[in-house]
Amino acid sequence: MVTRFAPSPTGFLHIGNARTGLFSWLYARHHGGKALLRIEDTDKARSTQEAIDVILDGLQWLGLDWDGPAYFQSQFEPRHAEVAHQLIERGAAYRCFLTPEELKARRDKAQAERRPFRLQSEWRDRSEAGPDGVPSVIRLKAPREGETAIDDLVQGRVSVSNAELDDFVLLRSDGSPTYMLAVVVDDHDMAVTHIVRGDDHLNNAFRQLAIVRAMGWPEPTYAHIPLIHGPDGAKLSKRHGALGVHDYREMGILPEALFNYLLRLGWGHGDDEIISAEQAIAWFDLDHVGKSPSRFDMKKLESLNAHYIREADDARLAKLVAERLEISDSELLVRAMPELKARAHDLNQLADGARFLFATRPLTIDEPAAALLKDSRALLGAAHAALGSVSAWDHDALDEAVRAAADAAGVKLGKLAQPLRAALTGRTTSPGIFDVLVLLGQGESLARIADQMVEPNA
RNA sequence: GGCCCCAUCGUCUAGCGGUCUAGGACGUCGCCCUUUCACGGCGAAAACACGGGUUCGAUUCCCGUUGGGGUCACCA
Repeated sequence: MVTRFAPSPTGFLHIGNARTGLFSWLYARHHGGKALLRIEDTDKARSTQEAIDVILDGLQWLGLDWDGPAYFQSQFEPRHAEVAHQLIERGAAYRCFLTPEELKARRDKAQAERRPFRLQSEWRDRSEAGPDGVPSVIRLKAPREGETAIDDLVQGRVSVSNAELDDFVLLRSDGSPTYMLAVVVDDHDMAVTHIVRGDDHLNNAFRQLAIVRAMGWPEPTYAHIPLIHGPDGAKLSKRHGALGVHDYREMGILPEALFNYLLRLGWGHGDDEIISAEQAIAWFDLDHVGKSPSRFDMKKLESLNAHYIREADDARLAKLVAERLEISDSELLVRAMPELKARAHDLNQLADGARFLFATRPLTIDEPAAALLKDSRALLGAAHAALGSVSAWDHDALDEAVRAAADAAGVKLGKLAQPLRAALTGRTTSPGIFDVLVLLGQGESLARIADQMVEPNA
């Protein structure tokens, strides 16, 4: 059993394609088959090395590995042309000398008469050679009678009348193969048995099958996965915002969160929501993939991401946060992580929450924090005095000392904790106040408090 | 428009003729916890698109309607 994922290098790895790749990969892994990767780089203008690297990088980040090296479709062009000529020899294809202008005229005419356009090339059944010096394409002699059916692993049995199929181009007038020919030849040569791809290719399957049959090759099994839609139900596109796997990476999404989210989008396994890669391989099969397109929900991705951040190793998170903060990895960051990570839905929020640890005095105080500080300078003085005499700078001792200070001042703990938080972090939200004090240390804590005990710009 | 496909809470889904007064998750709304924000706990509102069949019995099977999507290149 062999599957293949065949993205084209468009400059980014589309989230929908990534999911298709994931399904293709999982299907192979679940059944103990081979998962191959083929880059469809026949569009030379777009297929830069950089664009290819983006795809490779995105897949690797998601944790998808492939059996054998990546194939590049462009390498097989001579073979594609060879098959096109074999098709002519077999009487299954023909040279067509219709010019693009003639084609367009016919199409326009059909459109004007409001009837469907189906090419009937007069060259299909001519045996004589065409005119000299006129460029020609090679077209497939598509079947015209009967119907073609495929038993799709996701869509079920789908059939179409052969009258709907046209004599599409296999080889362009410049000798280059079309996508329709290239995929079929490559899939055959790579011995692909299961083609898992987006259902925007469903209609192509009938045409491709015609080539397979004309060559007498074994027929592959198809599985057409529904596309991902935006929140409004339309095909996911630029106006919906982030499209590429890299965009989500930059937003601070963990790869395992995206993996889990994409897996559950269009597929389910009972009531299971949190699914590891190992479990996915054990459970995944195509028969539970839904037939209808599913909408992308950022909120659910975020919630999954928050879960995986909480599960993640502190040292790993510290490293990722340090990168985002452009500081060097530190022991302090690792120590702060248990408190920090419970509050973040993505890596950027996590980094933002860690900022106060590395801020230099005097701190920048945000507006709500400043408002809080305004009427609490006396209280801060009391806290400073109490904290100054604490000898064991740990969570429990601090808890005791701050509560005692609040009691002595005749206020509730919150009344004192909030100004303290503002002074220590410059914000009104942060980890627990005692944890903040511990992380900052006695010297830095006292200094930050003292900074706020006097009116600013006095 | 032709052809093809699809249709369970707002969203992702479970359900594969009776177990459904339809389950879970995200989101939403309450309450609890609480020094803030989160986390966590408890609870609530929220769906089988509609109309015909088939059947003793339909969310589950069939047909139609409506709605949605995909595709119609010498792009991939």
